[in-house]
Amino acid sequence: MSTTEQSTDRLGDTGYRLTAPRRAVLEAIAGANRPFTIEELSDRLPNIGRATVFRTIKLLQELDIVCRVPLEDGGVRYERSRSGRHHHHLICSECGSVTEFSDPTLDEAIERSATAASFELDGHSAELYGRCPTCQRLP
Amino acid sequence: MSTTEQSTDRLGDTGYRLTAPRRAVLEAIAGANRPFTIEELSDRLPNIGRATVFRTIKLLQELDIVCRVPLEDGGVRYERSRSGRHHHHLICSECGSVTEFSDPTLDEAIERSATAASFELDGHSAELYGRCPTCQRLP
DNA sequence: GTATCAATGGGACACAGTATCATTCCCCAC
DNA sequence: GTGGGGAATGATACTGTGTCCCATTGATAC
Repeated sequence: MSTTEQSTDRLGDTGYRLTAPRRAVLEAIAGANRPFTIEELSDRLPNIGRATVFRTIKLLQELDIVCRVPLEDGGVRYERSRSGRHHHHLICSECGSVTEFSDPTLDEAIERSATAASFELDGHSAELYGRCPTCQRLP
Repeated sequence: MSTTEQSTDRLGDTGYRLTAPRRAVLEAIAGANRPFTIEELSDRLPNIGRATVFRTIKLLQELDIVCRVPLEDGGVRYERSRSGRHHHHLICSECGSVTEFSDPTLDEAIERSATAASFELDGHSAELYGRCPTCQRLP
């Protein structure tokens, strides 16, 4: 089963309607080979309203099908979530690639920090910026 | 010596000019008792151009006098940095308060995650969202 | 097949931030 | 203290990102 099929199933299972625009967005996302902006996505889907693309991406974020990637400069890109679960990002400032990773020790350290400050944690984000292995091999 | 004086010294020491608009922004920031948006700051400084407020905040971020606080909903606020050094944020989703904290174990966990992925780290961000001790005591 | 109501499209709008450029004014040299 | 050079400013236009509104469409349950 393709990732697009998995995602349409996920939409249907959660009570959302399977409309043509949503299918088109899912297909475009599956075809993207790097993190994208909404404008880029919208340009690839000229027959779909811009507002619908925004709405769909927001929905897919809630379903953990897509994740929001905050960049170092304050910009934002989106990417299909590979794991579909909580994770963090390694963001290459040279080629812009984004790698998901999960690290229980990192999550534990975050929980300990919250506890130490008597803070009731209900979410967190962590982004790591630098150079990916591929770019390190270049001059 | 006041925090405003410390900051003007920091500006002067780094070769930036001590202009009236910059002093005004520094004073407004010193007087803010909670994280602010640029619009709020700009409204409090009607005689200072909006572009200048943006430019000054950007400069103060570089000097670690002000820090950018990304919110859970994608919004952004700014706050005077208490420590003037690298730190993370505890952001209360109820009252909007922001608490700085430093935690070497958290930074180490982040470095280990990067190393494990053969990633050359040069920066990171970590934001913790939840309820501050004060809001926990309310119903 | 049909009714219902979620979803859509498209434009206006809101907010965050940058670019441009003529004018101002800080700071250093003298 | 004065004058010149260049950094900083202010006004405005512009870009990017995202939301709101509302008349129309269409997926799903019956």
